[in-house]
Amino acid sequence: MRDPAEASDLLDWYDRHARDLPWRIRPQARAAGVTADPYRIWLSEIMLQQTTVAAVREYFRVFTERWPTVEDLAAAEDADVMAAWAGLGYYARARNLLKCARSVVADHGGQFPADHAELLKLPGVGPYTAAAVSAIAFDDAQVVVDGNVERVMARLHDEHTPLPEAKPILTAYAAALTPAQRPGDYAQAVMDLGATICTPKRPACGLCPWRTSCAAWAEGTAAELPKKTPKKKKPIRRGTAYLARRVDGAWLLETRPDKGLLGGMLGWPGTDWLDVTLDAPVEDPPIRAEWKTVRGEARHTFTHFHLILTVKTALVPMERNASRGEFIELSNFSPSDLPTVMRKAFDLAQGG
DNA sequence: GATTCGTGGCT
DNA sequence: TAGCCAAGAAT
Repeated sequence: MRDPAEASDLLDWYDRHARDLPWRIRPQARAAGVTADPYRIWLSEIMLQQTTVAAVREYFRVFTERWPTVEDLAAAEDADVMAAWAGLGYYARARNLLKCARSVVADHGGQFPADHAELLKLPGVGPYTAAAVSAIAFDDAQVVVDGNVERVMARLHDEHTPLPEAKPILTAYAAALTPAQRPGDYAQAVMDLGATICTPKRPACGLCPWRTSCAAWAEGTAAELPKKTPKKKKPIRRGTAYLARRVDGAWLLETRPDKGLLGGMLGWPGTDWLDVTLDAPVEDPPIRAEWKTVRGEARHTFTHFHLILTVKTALVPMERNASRGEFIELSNFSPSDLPTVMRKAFDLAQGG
């Protein structure tokens, strides 16, 4: 009979192996009474949604340097925040980030609510993030369930029910293990374990503090858990982007509508992006000009489709008006303000 | 419950 | 290379 897993065994491991992360209060510091800043915990958790620590680090540094408090962020211009988020993906997060910051200032006196139910009401804050902020910022013993926790629980219990069907079962396992003491450290400990030891492929079971409690280890099934329902194949879409450069160097860009793909982000005017099995999208240049097609295509893969983008360029005179978008002065534009697919189109047009 | 929503790294 | 994967939320 294997041992039951205990939170204290994982906390002991965490005390020795906790990764040093910019938003993290190390366990020794927490024990000495240092408390987390809810703003930084919240910001990091939003950035970390479906995003790796490596990708988040620099964005977190830039955001906290430029907007050190929730009041600073709430007072920021929308376009500045969207530009700063460019490249990180899932842009609804950035739109909700601003909504949330402004709600915290306007409705909560500039303080993040410590109450889990109140956190859950904030824009962009779902079950995971509300629990994580409760636990990490306020040491409230909420049940934190992310992809790491799901994987660790599936293995501890050798649970073969596929996700997402298994979610309620795995959540119940997680709830049974969540301790009343040090819930913030515990939540981070499970996620660290999942990120460094109990990894999706080739888990390092020999280093795991819960090995003797793990049913999948006993059965030799750890690497194949959790089971997941198979994903659908991505269709291929195609479209055209129009890069108009005015003779003074200004670029013709548009802010995309808030809803939908790349919502709220800066982008090149273009055609719709349609499945390649349909007719080619109708040409729709945003300004009258002599358009030239750039050799090659910009290729990009989104969550649910591949895109092949034709890029056309034109040089236009000062006085000519565009039907869509606005010219942005060269001094007010950086390619890094663009979402990656738009930056790829820019790079292709530049000959890169 | 199923879809929509990015991106970069790794195998 | 083509698919898988990452501290999910909104609809």
